Amino acid sequence: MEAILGGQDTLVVLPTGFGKSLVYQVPALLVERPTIVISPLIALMIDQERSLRRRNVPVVRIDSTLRAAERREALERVARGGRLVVLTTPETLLSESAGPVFAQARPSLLCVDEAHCISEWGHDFRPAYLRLGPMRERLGNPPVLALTATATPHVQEDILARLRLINPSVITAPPYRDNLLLGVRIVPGNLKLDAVARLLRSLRRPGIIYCATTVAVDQIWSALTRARIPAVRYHGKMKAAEREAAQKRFMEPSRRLVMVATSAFGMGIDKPNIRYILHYHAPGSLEQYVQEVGRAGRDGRPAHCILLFDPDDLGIQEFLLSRGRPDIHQLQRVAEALRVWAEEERAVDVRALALSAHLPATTCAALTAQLESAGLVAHTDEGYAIAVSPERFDAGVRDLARRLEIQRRQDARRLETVAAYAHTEDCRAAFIRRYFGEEAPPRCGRCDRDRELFAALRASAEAAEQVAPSP
DNA sequence: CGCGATTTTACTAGTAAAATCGCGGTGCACTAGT
Repeated sequence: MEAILGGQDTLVVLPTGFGKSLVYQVPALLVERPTIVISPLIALMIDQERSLRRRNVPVVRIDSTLRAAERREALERVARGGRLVVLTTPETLLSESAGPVFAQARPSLLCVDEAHCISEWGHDFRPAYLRLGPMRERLGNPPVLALTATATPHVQEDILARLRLINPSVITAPPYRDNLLLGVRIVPGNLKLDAVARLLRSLRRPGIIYCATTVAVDQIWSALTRARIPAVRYHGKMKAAEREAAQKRFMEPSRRLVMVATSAFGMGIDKPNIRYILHYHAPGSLEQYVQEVGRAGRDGRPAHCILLFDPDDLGIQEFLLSRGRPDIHQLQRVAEALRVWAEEERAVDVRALALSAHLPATTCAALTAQLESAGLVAHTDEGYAIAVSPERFDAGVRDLARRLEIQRRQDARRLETVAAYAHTEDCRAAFIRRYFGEEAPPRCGRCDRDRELFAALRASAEAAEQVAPSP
């Protein structure tokens, strides 16, 4: 808070439940003009709006769920300025209708909540995250505060670079909590349902079972329901109302349910007594794994984090990653289309560009955001246009192509790390802590590897005692 | 890569096995139609 109030850019990496929100809420009440808070999910914003309102903090929320009149009113409030927390999405902040109002309000502070989304989603799925860096200037360069629960050194660097933080103050706490009992079972796909059934007999609810696909979620959920185990499910293919109801039931303190879900479930979930996180499929990265198991045992009591690992499952993640990421070929098509528009000296919006490049608009949006982030194109009200000389543009595109290739290799390496985690003979917690950039951490003594090791040591000590009884 | 659904093949007329096909995650915002 001191850093932010002193006008310094700040990155805060703190586990959920450590008072991250306070880090922007208190400064927001001490500065003169609005504080803009960027959040990835409307559902999260609604929760925050409610809790701020309860504490009489002046707050408005602006997103696509507002009616035209409500939106107008909210924007007028932003335009009036003064002390105010403005909750919004990256897409709305960048929109043509709301963006200028935000800029004109000259916010005192720009806060990016769940900032790992920049790294996780910005490069493909939600390119608006990548465009926050360039947007900052239009807002009058307010100090930027980035908040997240988990970030490896690599993700931290990505956040700093993409948000264009200058000489930032970086405050991190280790992501690791020693009440999480880590374990891995190597189980082939066809035996997994049995393995789940066996595990659920000994594990205390509530707990979460994570799957990579919606089909698996539905299957496991119906199997549990048939077996009369109280379970709810959550994935992106369900209707919004169903998902909301499932989440609400799971969160009720009096109930002890199993939540079967894809990675869609969990952001902003703060339930203290989750006793286990079971992974039916391997996640796409250890970052994701740590994020997901971090939802267990917030009350400080032991919680089990068990990964059911089958090397074949990595194929699913590989597929999902490859489909999400734009490739070099697509980049070249977009670059070529931009050159053609540049000859006519006209800016072009993403849709028209997508048509001329023969690409889906989402892919095109991801690539233009990357080009913008690299400073090669600029965005105005008319759309995108090349912002540098033709030679520098060509060189920049080649550079970006290299970066896409590096990213592809990094994706593959991160997936390999998941397999390495599953197969490691070492302490699991130590493995994760090293991955998150900590040096030579001690053995946790609680993961399955350490328990096996200590049991073996004890057995050999006892055997030695029997051979040579002490005098 | 694995899974489930659909189509083809096989032997001899409705059924079963084999082969092939298609698909898989994450959310915002906007628009058209009810």
